[in-house]
Amino acid sequence: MKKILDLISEEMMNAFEAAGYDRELGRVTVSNRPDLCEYQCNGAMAGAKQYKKAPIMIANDVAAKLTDSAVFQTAQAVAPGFLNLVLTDAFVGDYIRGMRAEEKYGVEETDRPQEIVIDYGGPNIAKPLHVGHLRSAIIGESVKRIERYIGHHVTGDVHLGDWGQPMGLVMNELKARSPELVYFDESYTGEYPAEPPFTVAELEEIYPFASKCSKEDEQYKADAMACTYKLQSGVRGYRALWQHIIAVSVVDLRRIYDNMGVTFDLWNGESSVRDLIPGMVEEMKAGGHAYISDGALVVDVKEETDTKEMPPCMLLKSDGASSYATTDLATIKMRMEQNHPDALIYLTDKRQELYFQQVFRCARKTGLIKPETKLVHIPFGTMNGKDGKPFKTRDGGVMRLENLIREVYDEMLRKITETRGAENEEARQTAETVAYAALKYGDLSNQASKDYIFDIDRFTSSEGDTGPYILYTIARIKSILAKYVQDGGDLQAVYSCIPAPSTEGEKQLMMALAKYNACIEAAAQEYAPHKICAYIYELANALNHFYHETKILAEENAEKKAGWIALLLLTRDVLETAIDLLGFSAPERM
RNA sequence: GUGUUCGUAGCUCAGCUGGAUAGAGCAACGGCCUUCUAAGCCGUGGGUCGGGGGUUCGAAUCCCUUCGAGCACGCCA
Repeated sequence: MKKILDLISEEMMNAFEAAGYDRELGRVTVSNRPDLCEYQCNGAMAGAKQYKKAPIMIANDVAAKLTDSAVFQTAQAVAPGFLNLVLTDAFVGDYIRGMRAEEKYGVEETDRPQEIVIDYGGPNIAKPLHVGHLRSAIIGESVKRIERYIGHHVTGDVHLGDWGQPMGLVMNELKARSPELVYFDESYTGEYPAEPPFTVAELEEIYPFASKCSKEDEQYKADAMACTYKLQSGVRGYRALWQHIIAVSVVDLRRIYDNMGVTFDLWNGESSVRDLIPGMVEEMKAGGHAYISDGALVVDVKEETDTKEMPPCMLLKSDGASSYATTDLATIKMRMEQNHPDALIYLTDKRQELYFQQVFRCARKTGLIKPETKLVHIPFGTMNGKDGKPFKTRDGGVMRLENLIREVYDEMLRKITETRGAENEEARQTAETVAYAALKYGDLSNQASKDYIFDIDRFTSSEGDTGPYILYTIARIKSILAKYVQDGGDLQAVYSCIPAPSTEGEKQLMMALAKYNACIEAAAQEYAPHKICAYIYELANALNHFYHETKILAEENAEKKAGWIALLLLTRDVLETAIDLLGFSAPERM
């Protein structure tokens, strides 16, 4: 279905053409003066020079061609040359009925579906998720859902950190605490136990402890590095123990991500590509791309047009160990072989921008990808506290993600029990649903690339541009629909009987609905979930305004009432679809 | 030092392929519940768009410069 702005522009372009002007001047935009008109066209001013004519004369010529337009109720030429437009009720009603008839409310799926792999989440094995992992998970999840919605085939990969120094640290500490474990007996040749020798809770306590030790004690650090080496070089017991660490850790990670509504198709990690690295490095050497510099094996990624220093991409450190770039490159190689992607998308902190530029250039230069393969880095900013500095706990530590979620949940539950009285199972369920909405909306409503301030009071408030406000709006709609059914109404029967708007509030609501496809397409194009947030906020406002001025269930004219119910149904469907793209859902009742 | 991002109302943020009086929300103040959820709606006040130049009929938006803040700059990931 065409975007409403395109339909309007077409009508305007025809008028420009009919009046003897370049039709390209007829592009229409949403009015920035809602008090004067609904849409506007500034083409007359842009064309003044070209036609050596006063803009107002051009505008008058064009307006004269639109006096009996089916699209414009009024098309008024105003000094110095604006064309102020108001749509006809019939045109708006027709458009909304068209939306209703389509499965995706007017959003057209892409005609060139792509294979996309999206890399987000990035948790580390044996380390608890903390607030730093929040944005990658929720922005990535939303981008994944949006791209899928418009018809791409998207694979989400969590990309575990499961192969680096932290593994060695954990193992070294396990060894220090329980040297008798068979895993450390290198002469042992039997089967290893199926049960892990630790719990998640123990693992999570061990890592920070070991990390601290290694910073204070050189010998400890050396031992840990030796453990890392034994793991990476394939010592049986270390590999078996490592498997346990992963298994225990992944169960826990999966639980938390599941609760958040974040799901991955692949649980690959850095270790998944370990066997690809030597071959890939050899190819890069053979291809003449990799060379030794300062003892390290690097690939130059400078380009003529660079205005800044561009350090080379490092494949092997001077001690021969691979670096993180090597892992990412090998992962690209693996994904190209397994998924044949048209595009690879990465979600990481924006501090890694330069790094990803290097990796992408290296992948391109060494032919790891096809010339037409898109590599996209979506960098995001930091979540800060009210002081504008990276978010910390009260005592200055890094806050665990679960604790953050718990805080939001507690606050939500407090609000719900406050308004409802008793705390019960339904209240807890609702609190959880609303809490995730509050947290995700608070995050996603900001431009991803910018830092933002986490303010629990603001995010959990249902006043203003917040998740709870959106959910409240949906709950209100559902409440009316439920009563309508209770009173004997049939939603199926009224589903698509949407008339032309009869009140201003109704028309405003319809015009807000009509922008849906343009919003989704822009969000998909730009990987910009915040555009969906802005859109549903506008739509929720329009709904609440309409709700307030219209007594729907009390309406005696059955046809009119049915039309309003149909409009509510469509609004609910659009809102619920949109929040699903953002990665959260609405309760039945608030 | 080099590069990069950013600076919009007291606070949190939109707007940035140039267009009319720069928009929201919060906070402040004032209204609206005998009627579908008041977790709502309506209204009032509040801004030299960091400063200065330039391009343009027209600049928050484009260019230059300057001040301020963040971040990144081969062996951490």
